Amino acid sequence: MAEKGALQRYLSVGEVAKRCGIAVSAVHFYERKGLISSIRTDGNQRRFHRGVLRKLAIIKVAQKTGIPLSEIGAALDKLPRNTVPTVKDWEDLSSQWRDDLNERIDQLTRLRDQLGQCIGCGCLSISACPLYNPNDALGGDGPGARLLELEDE
Amino acid sequence: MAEKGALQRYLSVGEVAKRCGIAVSAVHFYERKGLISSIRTDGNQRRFHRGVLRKLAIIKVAQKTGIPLSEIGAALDKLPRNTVPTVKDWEDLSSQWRDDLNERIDQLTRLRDQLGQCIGCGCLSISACPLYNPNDALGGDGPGARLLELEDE
DNA sequence: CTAGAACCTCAACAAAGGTTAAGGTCAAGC
DNA sequence: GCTTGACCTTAACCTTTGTTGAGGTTCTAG
Repeated sequence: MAEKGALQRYLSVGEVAKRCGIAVSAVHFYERKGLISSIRTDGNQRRFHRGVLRKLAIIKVAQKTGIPLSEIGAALDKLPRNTVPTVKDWEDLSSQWRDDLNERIDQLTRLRDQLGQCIGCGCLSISACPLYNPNDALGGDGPGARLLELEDE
Repeated sequence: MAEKGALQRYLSVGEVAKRCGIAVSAVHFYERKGLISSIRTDGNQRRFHRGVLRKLAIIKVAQKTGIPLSEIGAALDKLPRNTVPTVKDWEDLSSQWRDDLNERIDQLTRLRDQLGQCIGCGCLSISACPLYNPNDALGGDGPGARLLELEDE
């Protein structure tokens, strides 16, 4: 733990995992999926450039917003390779993801408000209940009617 | 389509599926998972009580809030069996789920705001960045440090 | 009565996001 | 120079939420 100073330019998979608070298997997984990359030592062990830490941080943040790994990977692919992502890169990504986040927050908020309106009104039995037909559910590709058609009670 | 009147007390799986806007296979699935139940005809076909429609409506709403089926099932289990869920039942469920929703909305909102704060600040390389340690991430059961410990750049 | 639509079961597959195990190698401290 | 912990690969497994298909039965309309 005392002699890492000068040559600490590359990180082993275990170090990366510990620093990011994720499992080694997850690091392997992300590499298999092409989200991150590494070089190998003579002994075939992975060595990661420090930039991978920032990428993993980005991955974790994006996952919390609900963005699937495939999409995260696509976004990371657009970053200049072989360098640590710059602040500008991060800006671009995060502003895009912020839009996604806002949209999801809006959706959940709408849902919550509709839930509130329906409490006590018994409207779950009425076909006009907004919860049966929230703004996004009647997209237009489904087969015919989407609404529940309860006609009694 | 014209002679359903009097005996329309039970619904076939296809009717249920169509009315709820879900696939027959999904209805089967929910039954296998114990979320709904049915009786059988002499010919071994499912017949559903009308109450299943309200249950399925509840399931769909709850799923949109991000609640897993297992939890929805547990909540439904607490409802009085063999009847259509009452307005009171629905009130209880929806107010609980509204709390869940609020919590998730709060989380996403915090995340979004932190994302905003971090844009342009480059703090993804600084261990004090709130995105590295959002309110809920340092729960206390993980192995040691959770923060990224980037000490350079 | 018969054809076709709707139903039945059971098993396999899917995709996302990983984890676990088996069997073997590498590297670092004593 | 040996032991031990970290690492390697491949493959299988896991959970969730269903869908698809095969092979067979039932129901309903004409």
